[in-house]
Formats: sequence, C-alpha cells, structure tokens
Amino acid sequence: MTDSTPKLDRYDRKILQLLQADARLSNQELADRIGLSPSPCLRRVKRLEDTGLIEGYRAMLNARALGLKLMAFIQISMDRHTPDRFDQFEAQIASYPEVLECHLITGHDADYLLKVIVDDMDGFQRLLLEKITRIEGVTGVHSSFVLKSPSSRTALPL
Amino acid sequence: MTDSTPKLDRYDRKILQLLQADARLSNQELADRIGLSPSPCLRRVKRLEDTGLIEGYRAMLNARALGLKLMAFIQISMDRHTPDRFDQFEAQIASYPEVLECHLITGHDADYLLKVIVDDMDGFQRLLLEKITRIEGVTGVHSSFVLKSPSSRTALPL
DNA sequence: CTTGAAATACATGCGGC
DNA sequence: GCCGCATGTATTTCAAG
Repeated sequence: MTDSTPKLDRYDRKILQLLQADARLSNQELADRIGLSPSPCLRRVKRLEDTGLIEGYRAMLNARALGLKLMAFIQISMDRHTPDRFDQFEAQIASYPEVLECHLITGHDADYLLKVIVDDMDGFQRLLLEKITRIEGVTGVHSSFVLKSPSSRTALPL
Repeated sequence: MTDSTPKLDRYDRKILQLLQADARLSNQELADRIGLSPSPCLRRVKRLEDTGLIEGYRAMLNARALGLKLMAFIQISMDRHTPDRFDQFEAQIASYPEVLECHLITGHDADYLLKVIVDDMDGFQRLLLEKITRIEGVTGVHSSFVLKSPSSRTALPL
C-alpha cells in the first residue's frame, strides 16, 4: 500500500536527508548541495512527494514554550479484543489533540501505548479521568511521566 | 530557558497551526490565510523563529516505504542511578539513529523508555544485543512491538 | 542530465496610516 | 501596531543540446 519502488539512488537519499533536516531549503540550495542542477533535483523531489515517500513538511514547535510542560506515556488495557472495541477506542483517541501517538502493541499486559502532552498535572488528570478512562472497554491504565527526553529525532535513519 | 513571553495572539496561533500542517507555505500564502499582509506576517514568523518557539522545519518521511517495517518500544532499567551512568547511557543512545526517542521516565520499574525503528526483527536483534544491552549499567530490558499506529501527530495542541 | 533564458512569484524594506 | 507599494532577488518552467 504505502510502499512501492524502493529505487533510491544516492541523490534521492541525499535529498531526503537534507529535507529531513530542513524542509524549507529552496530547490536551488538543495540542488547545489547534492551536486545536481535545479531541474532534475526538483523532478526528484516531486517524484518523492508523489510516491508518498515524503509525507509532508511540518514546523516543529517548542512544547515548553507553549506551556505544554507535561509529557506522559499511558499504557491501556482493554477488556475484550474485538474489532469494534478497538475501532471505537481508536476513533475516540484520534479526536484528542493531547494524544500525540497511539500504538497498538504487543509485549506485556497492555494493548495500547499512548504518548500524550498536556500543560500540567491538572490537564493530565482531566485527560485521563474525563476522556481516556471513559472510553468503553478500557479496563486498565498505567501512566509514566517523562522527566526529560535526552533524545528526540524526527529524522528516520537512511 | 526555552521559555519567554507567552504572548501569542490569534495571529501567532494561526501561523503556528498552519506551519505545523504545512511548513512550506510561502509567506504570501500564510499572510492570505491569516488575514494579514505579508510584511507583518513575515515579522511574526521571524519572531517565532528567533524566540525558539519554532524549532525548525522537517520533512516527514514514510517509514514503511524506506523499508523500516518494525517499530518498538524498549523499557530500560539501570543498575545504579548515578549521573555518570545516566550521562554515558544517554550519550551512547544519542549515537544510534535507530533510536528515535529516549525518555527518562517515572512510573514503574523502568528508568528509560526508548522508541526505535528498524528494518525487521533481525535489525532489532542487532540493535538490542549488539548495542543497547552492551551499554554499561543496563540491567533490564523489556520490549514491546508496535503492531499498528492508529494515530501519530507531530502537531502540538494549541 | 545540463544549460540558459523568460516569466513568475517571492521576500524585504520603506513611507504612510 | 498595520498596510501597500517598489525593488531586487530567487524560483520555476521551458526550451534546446
């Protein structure tokens, strides 16, 4: 589905690396740095966008400067593992902007792992008690608070 | 440190929202959409960049299309909680591009939570056995594999 | 793929409001 | 603080080699 031709030569890889680091590079800059002229460079970027390899360009914001001082991971257990339970849970979760990530996982007693970000403990409490634990089928919840994040990349390894 | 004046009016918020969705918007487009002329719009963007509220602009890539088919979370326990142990661990971890995130957490028996991405189980095994478990002080490791990620945002809630 | 030229769109600074 | 214009620059898009 999301895949296709894994035909990436060194120019494509270079393009991806550079755009992962700075999405606002102009085509000229990009062409210069990969050692190609602007025309083929732009064609490659367009192709990478069209094939879905580049999914988009995002500004990364400083969470703390926005007052989002509390990050946490929440492990969720569900009562039954039926498709409708899961679908409903996922739909609800998708509507909460505080939930940055939701992963269905294997490994221990939990079914989902959520990464959330809120202003403070009060915001966390509201998210947990008024939203997450009220979703049908949620039986267990276990929270871990983030003290610090020594590393956090958006760039995938090439 | 990273904070400062939380003085964000509706224009600033709009700018942040739009750039979070599409970092490649031109200043003109941006100005149009927030209902301001290009000059003050650009001034605001620059200010948001200078104050560190906007940390950068990144291209988001499709991991699966790059052959990165296995994502996992790894919980790490350390033998002793001394600064040098932690510093050394964090420095090592920072040098592994497969580790997308490393969080120092509270909550259960683990000290760190890592989010990693690799090609397949073989790549995971190598990362775990040849790199992570060899770091001094690592005593416990518990892995959870991601089956699917129904939601994954980069945009922070405004 | 490259070069080069034309047309377009852009960022930026200044005066006026 | 904002606007709108003017200017110089950068960018895209074609053509042809």
